[in-house]
Amino acid sequence: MKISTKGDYGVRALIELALHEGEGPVQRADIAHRRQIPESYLDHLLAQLRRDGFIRSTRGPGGGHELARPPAEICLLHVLESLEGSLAPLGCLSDDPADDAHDPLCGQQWVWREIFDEMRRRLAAISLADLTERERERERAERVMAAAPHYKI
Amino acid sequence: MKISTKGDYGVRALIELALHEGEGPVQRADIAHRRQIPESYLDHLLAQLRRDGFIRSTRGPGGGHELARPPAEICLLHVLESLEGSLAPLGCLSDDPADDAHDPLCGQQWVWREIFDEMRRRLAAISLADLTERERERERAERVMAAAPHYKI
DNA sequence: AGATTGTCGAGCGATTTAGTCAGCATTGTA
DNA sequence: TACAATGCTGACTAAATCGCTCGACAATCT
Repeated sequence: MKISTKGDYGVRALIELALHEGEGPVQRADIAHRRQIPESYLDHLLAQLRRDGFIRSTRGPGGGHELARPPAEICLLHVLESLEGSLAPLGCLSDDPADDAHDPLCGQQWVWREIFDEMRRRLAAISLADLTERERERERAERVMAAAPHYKI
Repeated sequence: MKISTKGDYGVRALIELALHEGEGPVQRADIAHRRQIPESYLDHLLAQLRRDGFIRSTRGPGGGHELARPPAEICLLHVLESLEGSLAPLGCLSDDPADDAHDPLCGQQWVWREIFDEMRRRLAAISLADLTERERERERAERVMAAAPHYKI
C-alpha cells in the first residue's frame, strides 16, 4: 500500500523544473544533485514523463529538460499515474490492463470504489503550481532559519 | 499501491466465521475450501488474527476458529491493519515502526495526510457485520439465479 | 495410544523495486 | 569536420517482498 520512489523522485524532478521555468532547459545532473535523486535512475523517470507529455527534452550542449505545459495544468494525479501505473488499491478497480483485474477483495469492491474515487479527486485537485508554491515557502522559511539560528526549535 | 492477498483472504475468512457464528468453531480446512484460500497460507493469517484478538482458536478434534468479538464490533480498518501493516501510502505517515519513516514524498506529506485520514475514516465505519450482511444478500441472489437460469444476464 | 486439530518457523520460487552501466544518438562549438 | 556535451535506450543485477509450501511440534478428544 505504498507509493514508490518513482512517484517521489518524479514529482521532485517536476518541481525542480517548475522552479526554473522560463530559464531554458535544466540538465539531468542538476536536477539529480539539487533534489537528491540517483542520476542514472532519473533517466528512466524523465523518459516516462516525456512519453506522457509532461516534459520536453533537448539533446546536445546546452540541452536538458523543461516543462511541456504550464505548472497549473499539470496535476499530481496524472503524474503519479504516469510513473506508478494505476493507483487503484485493487486490480479490479484499475483501467490499466497490466493489473490482472481479478483478485483480491473483489467481493468488497464497493468499499474501495468510493475510497479510490475520493483519492483521485483529491490528487486531481492539486497542481504542480500548488506544489511549487509550497516549495518556495519552504525554502523561504529555511533561509530565515539559517539567518537566525537562535530561533531554531 | 495495492492491497495484498493477505487482507483479502483474511477478510474472507472472518466473513466465513461471522456467517457461522454461534455454531461452534469452524475448521481451517472448511474456511479454506469454502472461501478458496490455500490452506497452509491461511494458517499464518489466522495466527495473526488471533494475536490481534479478532479470533479464538481451539485445538484437538472438534477444534477450530471462532470470532472473539461480535461482528459489529470488528471494523475493516483494524483487520486490514492487522494483516497488511499500516495502510499509510508514505512511511512518514505511519505509526508502524517497521516503516522507516523517512523516504518518499515527505515533502508532499500534507497532500497525503488528508487522503490517508479520509481512507481510515471510511474503513473504520465498515464492520464485519456490514460485510456479512452484504455477503448473505449476494448468496441469496445467487440462489435465485441458480433456480431460474433463464433470468441470467 | 492414537487420531484430530491448531501453531510455528524455515525455506523457496516468482515478481517487483531500485537502481547501474555501457553504448548509441543528437546537437552545439571550434 | 572533429569533438565534446548532452540525452536515450535497453540489458543487467542485487535486494526486498509476496504468496505460498512443508515439516515438526503441541494440545486435546475418544
